[in-house]
Amino acid sequence: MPDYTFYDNVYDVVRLIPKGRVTSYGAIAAYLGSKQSSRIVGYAMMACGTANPPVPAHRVVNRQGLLTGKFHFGGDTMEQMLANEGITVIDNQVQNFKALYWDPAIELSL
DNA sequence: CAAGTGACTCCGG
DNA sequence: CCCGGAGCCACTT
Repeated sequence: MPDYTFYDNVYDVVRLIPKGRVTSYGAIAAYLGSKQSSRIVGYAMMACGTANPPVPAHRVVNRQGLLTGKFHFGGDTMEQMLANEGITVIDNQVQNFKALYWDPAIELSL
């Protein structure tokens, strides 16, 4: 029963994130039309474990490229997953974040 | 029905 | 430059 909510919309966008790229909560929220709902995006990520198929929440970071929710993954799982995609993470900070940044409002708008 | 929570973000001191 | 507080929306209890 597809009772589509903000969560489902967020999951859909996150799943569209290309491998080896990252985006921010605010960018997703802005793409959905409510950049002020950035918190809701993060909230959705927390519940992403209930989504099917699971969303690559490890590709979603905060505005600074900092892995704020890496603890929710369980230890450094988030870093390992990002590293597996070729993304370098140091001290919870995505290196070259600006270049790896993937903005749905732009990439999906093309 | 009302209150609480949160993986964010911005603004001020 | 670094630290703290308030605002915001959707979902849960």
